[in-house]
Amino acid sequence: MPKIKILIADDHAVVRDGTRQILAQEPDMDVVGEAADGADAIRLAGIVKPDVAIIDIAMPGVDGIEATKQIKAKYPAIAVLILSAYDDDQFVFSLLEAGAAGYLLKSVRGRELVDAVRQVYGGESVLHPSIARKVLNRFVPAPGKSSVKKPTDMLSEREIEVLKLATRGLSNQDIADELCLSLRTVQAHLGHIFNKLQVSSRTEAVVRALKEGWVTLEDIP
Amino acid sequence: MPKIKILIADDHAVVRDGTRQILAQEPDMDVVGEAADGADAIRLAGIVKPDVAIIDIAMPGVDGIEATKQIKAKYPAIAVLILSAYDDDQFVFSLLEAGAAGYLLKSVRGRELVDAVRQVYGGESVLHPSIARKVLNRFVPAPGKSSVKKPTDMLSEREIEVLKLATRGLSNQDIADELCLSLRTVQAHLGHIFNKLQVSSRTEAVVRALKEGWVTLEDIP
DNA sequence: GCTACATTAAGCAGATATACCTAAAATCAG
DNA sequence: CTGATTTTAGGTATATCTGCTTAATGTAGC
Repeated sequence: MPKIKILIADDHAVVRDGTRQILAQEPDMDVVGEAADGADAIRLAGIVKPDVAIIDIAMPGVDGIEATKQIKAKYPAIAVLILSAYDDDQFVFSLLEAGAAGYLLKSVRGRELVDAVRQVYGGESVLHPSIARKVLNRFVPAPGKSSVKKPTDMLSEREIEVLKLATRGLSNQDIADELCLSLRTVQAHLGHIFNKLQVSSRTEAVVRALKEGWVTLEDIP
Repeated sequence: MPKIKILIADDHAVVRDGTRQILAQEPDMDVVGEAADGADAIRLAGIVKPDVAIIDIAMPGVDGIEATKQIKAKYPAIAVLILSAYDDDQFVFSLLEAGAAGYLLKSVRGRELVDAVRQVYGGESVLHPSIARKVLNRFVPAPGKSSVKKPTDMLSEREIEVLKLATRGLSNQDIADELCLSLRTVQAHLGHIFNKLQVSSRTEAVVRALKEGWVTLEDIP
């Protein structure tokens, strides 16, 4: 069975050593490279072809975010596991957008790190609990509000249908054809939608629908 | 020290028993209620006031998704931890939107479940690795494509400005005023945008801009 | 039964947007 | 310098959308 090849990128030598120490005790893991900065990490990634790259955010020169982007761009097969001291939102989302498969804080114990490496090697993703919380918060539209705005509280079923089609770029006539309605009916529905949403154009309504999550960008071809 | 009060909701009694068994071994946890369906879970949540509700998706009558929504709506302080056999996208995102703080698959071992309960009790979030992967995939805009389409490859700076304002729901005249341009110029820019993007309406262009990430929903007031 | 709302549809006026055309000044690469 | 692109803008015409109003039907709640 081939071992999991691992690249460690961290500007502190002692952290690299410690990490290597932990991983070395696993029979199925092999640290094939160490980098002290982002540029080195990118270069080494191309040479040693690791399966998993464990990358720190704070590194001199090219930082972990940029390194992750470039590694994922050039070698998409490499799974990037972020191991950082920071859980600032800015870093978190930049990293996830850059294509990181995992994000752990340095408070993890060795066992968890080892597990995480196996997870990302297997194509899964790992998020540290406090990171997961941040990510999940992106899914709750109105956290403070006691009543979560649901489209059904504002719009009727039919209106939502119309709005969905509008969001896909259809004209009123197209929507009418699609739903087997009169053009005037579609216009009426949209008029009601505008009033209920307190907007004055189809574009505003569409953006609203997306922003509130009534329609997902994934739904749109 | 007060124990963590836990409510278990699952339609299979044996699963409830097993879960209770695992949690009972923890000195700081107390199973204060069991529900066999969603309606019961919602009702009990109001009576026993648990700190954490462990909820299964597949339940007769009111399912786990609806139960989660209602529990979070009525008692936001209760942390909902989903423990399910399914990892279908549909369920996952519905649950997360409903306000679940954690999502584990039934393949977890007892230790992990116990840890997860403590995490969500502490206000953190826990995602099973395969769930985390799905969630993270929402953050990578163009997964397959090697070259991420940048707006600058397609659209000029000015065109992007116009498109951004259009995305915020402004009319052509509004955009013209905002950028101190003639209405005709804005029309011209939009015409060029439509041609370049191969679309035929402002709405399509706007959705495209959002889908490609040229404009973020967060940018929009 | 009455009230409220959803769904359907229409008339009419006016606002907006889009298509297709030309064109001048500015900028930039070859 | 020359050609391409960008940015600006206008002409003309049509298409589409939006506002305001009315109204018939059906359904749900009091």
